[in-house]
Amino acid sequence: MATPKPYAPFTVRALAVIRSIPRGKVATYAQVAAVAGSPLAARQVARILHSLSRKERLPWHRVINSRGSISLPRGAGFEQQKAALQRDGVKVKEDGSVDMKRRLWVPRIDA
DNA sequence: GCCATGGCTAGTA
DNA sequence: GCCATGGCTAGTA
Repeated sequence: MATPKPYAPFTVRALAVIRSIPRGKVATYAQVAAVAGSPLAARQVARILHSLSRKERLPWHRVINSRGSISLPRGAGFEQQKAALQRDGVKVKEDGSVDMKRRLWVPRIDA
């Protein structure tokens, strides 16, 4: 309990990216991976969300798949994610999809 | 529906 | 090994 092992670089960057998704917007796993510097590491983002969401208090519900819908299975997080998104003001259809035209996060590219 | 892809946590010994 | 992905093809209608 003395030395919490520091997260690896990609993990640190991904955490920052996830935290920067604004309320009312959603991002895809691939998008988070790309902004964090590894465009092909979408799967790793899933891993990070799976294992670190609780501990790091992440806005995990704002990350969805590239088809524009919730990836978690019904009965295994789907409902929670849907509810959390709705609390953000995001409408989620019965099939778990959201209006990407309106809701997809467009990251700021500053300097 | 298949399969290539990437970076590494959590939990135990 | 694990993972809450992604994207592309074959094979149908």
